[in-house]
Amino acid sequence: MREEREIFGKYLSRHNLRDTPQRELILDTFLKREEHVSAEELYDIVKKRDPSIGQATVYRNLKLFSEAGLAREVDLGDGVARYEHSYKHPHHDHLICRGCGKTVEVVDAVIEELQKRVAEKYGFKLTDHALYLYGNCEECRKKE
Amino acid sequence: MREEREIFGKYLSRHNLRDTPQRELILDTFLKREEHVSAEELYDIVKKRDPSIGQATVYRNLKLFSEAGLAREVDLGDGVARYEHSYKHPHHDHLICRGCGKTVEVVDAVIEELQKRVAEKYGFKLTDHALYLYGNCEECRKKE
DNA sequence: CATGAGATGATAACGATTTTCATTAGCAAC
DNA sequence: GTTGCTAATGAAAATCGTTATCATCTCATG
Ligand SMILES: [Mn+2]
Ligand SMILES: [Mn+2]
Ligand SMILES: [Zn+2]
Ligand SMILES: [Zn+2]
Repeated sequence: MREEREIFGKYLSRHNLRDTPQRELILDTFLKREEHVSAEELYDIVKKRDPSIGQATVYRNLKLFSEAGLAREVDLGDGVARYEHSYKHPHHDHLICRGCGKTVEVVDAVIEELQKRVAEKYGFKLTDHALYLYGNCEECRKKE
Repeated sequence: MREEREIFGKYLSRHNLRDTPQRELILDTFLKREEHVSAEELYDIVKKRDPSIGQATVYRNLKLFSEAGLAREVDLGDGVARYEHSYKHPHHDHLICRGCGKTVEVVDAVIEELQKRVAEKYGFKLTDHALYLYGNCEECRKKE
């Protein structure tokens, strides 16, 4: 978290952006959360510490964190953008339970490699991808 | 297209739904299009034939086609739901050019199999998945 | 045809996100 | 410190795709 703050500080000065107490509060709150978090969820948490904060500020800053390489947007397909830590959290895909919504982060080196191959086959140079695996987790299956 | 209409007819009577000229027009127009189409795009086309049609009707019927197994929703991640033919168009993934938006439909049996394995590793029973490969197509790369 | 439930079209409502705009406040230079 | 420039903020309005509402219409069946 020290490192992230440092990176953010450098990003701010390099881009002529300003350090504000709102930014610091939102960043700290974001970094403390390990789960994927939406702007509104983060807003609700942040509001407890500073009730005067506006939700537009939370939206704005989450976007900023992404540009600074500290956050990454995750689209779980429910129409709400979530964010996860990006610094020292390398790429991974998501396994999501249709029953309870639980998500597991997964990576499979072979899948990653094969994706590149498929893209090449069609003359594409792969830049990134989104893979979401949907299913039912063990607990949810037991309930039936 | 004959087959699809038949399937749809059966679906309607089996569910006590009615056959209307709007439904027929929207279905025919959808079936004629080979590309992924959004509700609004389809609405614009359909409107030319029947300017009195309402866009809610297009939204409603695309949903209905999906339930009847004739359409499938595709989420390319830009906040607009698109639909593609589902009947005799088995599952596939999408390769999308970041430059020009061109999409290619792809399937890789090994990737499909490995996805199941990954899910199992975490106790999940895979039901479906969404894989979008983003990159730059040959033409777009040449332009630089 | 009469009747009843489904379908339609116009419009309002929705929810997540973005924009606008007046006001506030970093911060670098004096 | 004070000034001045400009970024940042908060509140509210606007956006945009989609869904809900509701009065009216019309399909299907007897
Ligand atoms: Mn994750
Ligand atoms: Mn497709
Ligand atoms: Zn579950
Ligand atoms: Zn291209």
